Amino acid sequence: MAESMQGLKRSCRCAELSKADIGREVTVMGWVAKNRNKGGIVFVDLRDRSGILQIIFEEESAGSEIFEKAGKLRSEFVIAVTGKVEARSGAVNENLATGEIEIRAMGLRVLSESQTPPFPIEEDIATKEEIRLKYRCLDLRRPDIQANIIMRSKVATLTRAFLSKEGFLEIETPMLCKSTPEGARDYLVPSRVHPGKFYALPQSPQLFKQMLMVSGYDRYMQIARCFRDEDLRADRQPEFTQIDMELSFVDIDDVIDVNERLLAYLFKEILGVEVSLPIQRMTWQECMDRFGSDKPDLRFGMELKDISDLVKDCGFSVFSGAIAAGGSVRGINATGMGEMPRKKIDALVDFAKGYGAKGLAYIAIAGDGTVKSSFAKFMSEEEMAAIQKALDAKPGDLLLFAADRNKIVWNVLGALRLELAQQQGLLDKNEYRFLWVTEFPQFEWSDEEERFVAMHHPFTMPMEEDLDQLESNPGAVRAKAYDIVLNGCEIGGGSVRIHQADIQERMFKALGLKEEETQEKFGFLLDAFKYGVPPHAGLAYGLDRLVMLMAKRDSIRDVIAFPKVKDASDLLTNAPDVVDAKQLKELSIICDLPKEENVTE
RNA sequence: GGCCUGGUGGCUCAGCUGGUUAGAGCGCCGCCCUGUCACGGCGGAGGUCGUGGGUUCGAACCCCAUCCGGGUCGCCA
Repeated sequence: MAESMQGLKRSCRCAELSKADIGREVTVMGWVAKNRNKGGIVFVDLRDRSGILQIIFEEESAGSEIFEKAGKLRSEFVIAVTGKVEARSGAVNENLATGEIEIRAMGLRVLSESQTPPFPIEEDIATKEEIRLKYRCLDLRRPDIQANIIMRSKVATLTRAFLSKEGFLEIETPMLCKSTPEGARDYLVPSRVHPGKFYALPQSPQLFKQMLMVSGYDRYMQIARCFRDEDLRADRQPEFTQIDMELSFVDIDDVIDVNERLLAYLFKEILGVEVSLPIQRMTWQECMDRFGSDKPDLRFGMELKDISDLVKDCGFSVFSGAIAAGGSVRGINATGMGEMPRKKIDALVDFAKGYGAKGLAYIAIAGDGTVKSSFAKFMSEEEMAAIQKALDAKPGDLLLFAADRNKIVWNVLGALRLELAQQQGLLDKNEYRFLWVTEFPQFEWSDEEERFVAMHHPFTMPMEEDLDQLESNPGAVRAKAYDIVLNGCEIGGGSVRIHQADIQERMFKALGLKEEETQEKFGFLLDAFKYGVPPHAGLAYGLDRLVMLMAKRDSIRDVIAFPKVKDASDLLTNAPDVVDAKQLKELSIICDLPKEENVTE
């Protein structure tokens, strides 16, 4: 019995009404959130994206037909109500923005009925994500998810407004691109007109935006969809959105300056949070040494301490051996966790092993000063005392140590530090700690490929001070690259790009790339650079992550309207799916699948 | 690909070392109720315990396989 809305016009959204509107005749439309039928009086909570508004139906004012219809309303029916805004004669509901008023209904139309939804359309439900995603339109109707999606829209709108004012032009770049297999796996798109040839979906607009600089657009921005065919995480989706930008005639400080102001603007406008500028900066090396991570969470301390010098000659071979092999021994002080039971410490050891540690050494100091340690028997009393002093240990503290190659030690302690902070409840989502991480290494050694690979990408400019080591000691060269980190999450990153052909050539050589290879992969960019390339630099944010943190969520799925699940499929539409043999034939594609699971004939 | 974790009425869960007709809360349905807003009262319906094998006199529970989610490591220039 769905009725037409013919002749009705919505006057405003539900929660846009207030005391100031008392006496107005209005028409509101939305979903029935609740029907409280008291017999002789019916209260309906009407919901739309603005919030909830109480409608009151009484036979005397509404007439018997409307009143009877109101009593039969069920959850999620879509209705239109005409009536008068009144002050509530009953108690005010302080939990509702519209708690002082209600609509005395005079007209009611049921625009559409609804089955009972599989889960309640409310905030903070406990329903499994699997079910929420299967019925995503209903999930998206829930007020907390709506708030996230609305916030996301605001972030995008304000970003455009801010950057436009700063002289940025919004320019779209292609979605059908050339595959450049460096880095993440590409999503490939077959070409019908070029049988056997494929486009790739962009992992980022990187090369296009650099070419836009060559073209003289000076300051470019785009809210760009990007695609990476890699495994998902809570903060990673196969398709995601970047706030992407590139600027000409600038150096690091210029990029940082405009971006700091952008972040401060967004946080002020959307959350009312003051970001004090300038944002703290820290070199990559300092981040690793102090926090064991290139995206440190600065909301708490528990910094790493290098005790290699104290233990390099000690009797504990795990320590001395690691140092002799070129590694280090570092520790953290989990303040106040010294009474942790053995079982929980063992769990931490297992946790550490998951990050590549062979083990985890500890000193647990009880409140009364009693010391339990996994390695005290190998040490002199002086050495033990010196170690405790180095970590500023007090009764009640738990000291944890990792000994290995630096990379593993950082990895283990960095992860442990976060785990312990989590256990101690030190991570307050209302606190926002920004950090610029600078001076990343230019190269990273790849054990797999047995060569240096670019840590950022091959067009990243090395620091001028380190240029002379590009050939002699590539591992020591630092890059003009920077990440913006918020609460331990990398929300953006970028770099100054190489614009001098000779440096680019040396860079490729250092990466072990042959000229034919670079010409084949990046020739179009290198050619473009031959016709007058301005010095340029850029940055890209992960919009999803940024909004996730602003919305105080743990997963970007909560700020993406239609996210994919862990295996990159979509529970709502069931994509990806098999396609018609006819479609494959048009594309000259034959599927070579293991066993019988083949496409439909 | 590895490790961890979950799957029991519509939803969230309980269900001990295997033992009668598998329980609860919420929701849903019906009746009653004129100031409710987590409305209330009375009554009721609803489950092949993800799926397929196996062990057993007997399986939600044990074993094997498999499907569907979540976390994480690898991976993500």
